[in-house]
Amino acid sequence: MNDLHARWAAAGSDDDYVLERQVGHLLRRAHQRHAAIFQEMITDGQLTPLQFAALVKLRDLGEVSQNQLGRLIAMDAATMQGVIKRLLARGLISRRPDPDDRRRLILSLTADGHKLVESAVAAGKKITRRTLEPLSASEQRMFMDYLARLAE
Amino acid sequence: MNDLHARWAAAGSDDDYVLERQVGHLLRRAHQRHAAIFQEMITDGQLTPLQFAALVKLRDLGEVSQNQLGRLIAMDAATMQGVIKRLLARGLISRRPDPDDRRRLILSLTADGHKLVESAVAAGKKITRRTLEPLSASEQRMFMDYLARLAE
DNA sequence: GGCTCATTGTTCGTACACGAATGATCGGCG
DNA sequence: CGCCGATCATTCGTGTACGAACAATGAGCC
Repeated sequence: MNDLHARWAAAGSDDDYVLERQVGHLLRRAHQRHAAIFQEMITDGQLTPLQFAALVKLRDLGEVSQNQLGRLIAMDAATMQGVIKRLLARGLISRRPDPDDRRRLILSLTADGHKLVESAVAAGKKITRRTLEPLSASEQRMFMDYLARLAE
Repeated sequence: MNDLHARWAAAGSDDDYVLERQVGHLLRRAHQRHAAIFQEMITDGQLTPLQFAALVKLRDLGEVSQNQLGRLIAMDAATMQGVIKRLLARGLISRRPDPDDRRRLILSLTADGHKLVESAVAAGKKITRRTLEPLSASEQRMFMDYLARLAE
């Protein structure tokens, strides 16, 4: 398996760009695996990771405008449209105009939204645990530290 | 409110599920940052990370069928359709039926494809380096080890 | 008050991502 | 040989992701 290293040691050519060893590829696959675990363990089968993130942030803040919320969860304003639309359609959030700034639409959780977040957060903790399961406790701490620094 | 609150109060730890500390969110943001670096540094402005991955794998293997290639780069067969279609449209790959298995379509790089991969791989190395830049050399090694284990 | 510039929400177009279904083909087993 | 389950490519539907353009509104400046 690792006689590859010996082969490159002498050559040093551009053959040493192995896709499986690139951060981008591994980040993508780790993200895929997490998404699969999320889908398997989330209580509500309809809820996606992004929708969940939006609900959690809304629970923490109470009321925010769409763009504000989007920035907080690293979501493009255009992408927000779809997420907001689906959460509204399911009655998990409500939207009202801001009297102080007529450009803004203020979002907040509905009673159903509150109920769903609480049960989803419990699942969320298990999802995080299971995603990190392949690492030991100390490795998990280091990994999370490194990952946070790579996430800007 | 419930037993969980009591436990947190006693432990004095954070009772809340903080989005910014969840692996899923950080993986997503790290992936976003990498994608931004990729787009900024890739020589060919049209090329996406997935298209690049497909070209690199094709360069390494010479000839493969669509589904085979998809499995190797962790891409759904349905997603492959779009990627293949765009690479074909740009003349970077060619597709021919497998004489031994009439279900299969065999993919391979064109001359243009070969040319593009070589220059893109050079950029790819820089992209990997810059993505990992916030970490020290030894941290990078540990991070890549951990990440590979989380990516299955 | 007008002027400029930034912000907000929206739409459009392109590109992943994947579940589910479909038709063609292959392989194995009797 | 005929049947059956697996595989291959394809399509459809839904949901991120983001650049680009847009109209309406707000804020700072003179």
